[in-house]
Amino acid sequence: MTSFNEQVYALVRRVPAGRVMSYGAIAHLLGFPGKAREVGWALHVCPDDVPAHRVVNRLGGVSGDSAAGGAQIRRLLLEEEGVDFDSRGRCDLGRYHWEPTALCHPQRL
DNA sequence: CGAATGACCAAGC
DNA sequence: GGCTTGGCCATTC
Repeated sequence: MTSFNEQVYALVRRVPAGRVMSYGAIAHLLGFPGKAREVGWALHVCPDDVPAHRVVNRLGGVSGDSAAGGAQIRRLLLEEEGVDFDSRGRCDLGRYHWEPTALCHPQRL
């Protein structure tokens, strides 16, 4: 049914390991620059096959600790995938922020 | 239907 | 980079 949230999942699913995307970027790429909050909601109810831990806010930090383990687990998963976090729990978006390129070519870290 | 809430973002200080 | 204000929009009460 190609609902907004379906499109979000489709995009997040193709994010390679060790890479992250911001809510706003996802919303913008889908053609809805103002619907960042809905992206957040989509991930809040995300199915198991969606690597929601690869989606962070625009500062590169994981959000929401309400879920079981939530933010902490997601951050650890990213670290396992090779994402380096700083003391404030944020990663370097300039290095890890990914966007759907045709080549899906992994850049040098 | 209206008010409050939220895994957000951009602009201004 | 951090705080405040305004905005966008779906979901919940």
